[in-house]
Amino acid sequence: MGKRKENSTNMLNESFIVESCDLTYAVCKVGGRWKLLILCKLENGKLRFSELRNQINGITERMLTLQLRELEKDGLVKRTVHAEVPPRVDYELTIIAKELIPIWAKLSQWGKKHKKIVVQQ
Amino acid sequence: MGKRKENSTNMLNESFIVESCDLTYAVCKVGGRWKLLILCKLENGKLRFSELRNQINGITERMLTLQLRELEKDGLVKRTVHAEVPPRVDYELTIIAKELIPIWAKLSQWGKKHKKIVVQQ
DNA sequence: CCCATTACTTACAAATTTGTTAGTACCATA
DNA sequence: TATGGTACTAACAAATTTGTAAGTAATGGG
Repeated sequence: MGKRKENSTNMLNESFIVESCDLTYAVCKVGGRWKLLILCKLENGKLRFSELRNQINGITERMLTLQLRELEKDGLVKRTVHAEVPPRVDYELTIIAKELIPIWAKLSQWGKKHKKIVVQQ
Repeated sequence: MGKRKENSTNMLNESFIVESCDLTYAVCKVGGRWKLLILCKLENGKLRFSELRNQINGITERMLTLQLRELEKDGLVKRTVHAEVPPRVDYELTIIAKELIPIWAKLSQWGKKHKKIVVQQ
């Protein structure tokens, strides 16, 4: 989110892992604090910046911008700027992001179940 | 991994998100740098500490210990200590972790495909 | 007694992510 | 001319994760 060092061990490890494990790669793409929440909000269609901000409790404009920029760079979200004043920008899922939706559903089910089990202890 | 502050905004945001979004909750459980790699290695059965260390390129004993401890606490991995000297400890997936395997397969497919598409650009 | 082996732990430092606060440009409207 | 709304950006600080280096306990074998 800030720039990363080019050759830190941290960075090299991540690169290596992500190269060699498609699963880790996939999870990293949605690994930011707010990313999945954003993507879920977009499941039902386009939303503009302010709509996302208002629907996501606690997110700052800075974090929303940062997370959206990464999602855009990674091809999960499409950003459209309308030439108006005041500005209007909206965001929507790309095709490849939509392919994740059924997987999210399963993961979400698992999460719900797991949460119950672990909390019991 | 170190202790977290009790009432940082950071912490409170995470708690809130994880409470309200089962999907984010699920992804957080495997969100550590090395966790998915560890879990993948365990897919085929038990491994001992040193086997994991040797199979995972670049991981330190400290990180392996930390990640295993969290996985154990979160009920994804079962740890068994054998009363021997030198010590022998092995790790295996729990039932609930095994339920994730088919989902991992899908996600991994998606990752592989996505990696190609994004790298092309 | 000394060494080797295994699975760790501890103290510290570096890197990275997240949050805080205060701006910016644009133009229509009052 | 002053104000307002929208979608940001910049500089900085705090929190968190990850990595480094050096230990530790227990016991069997030499």
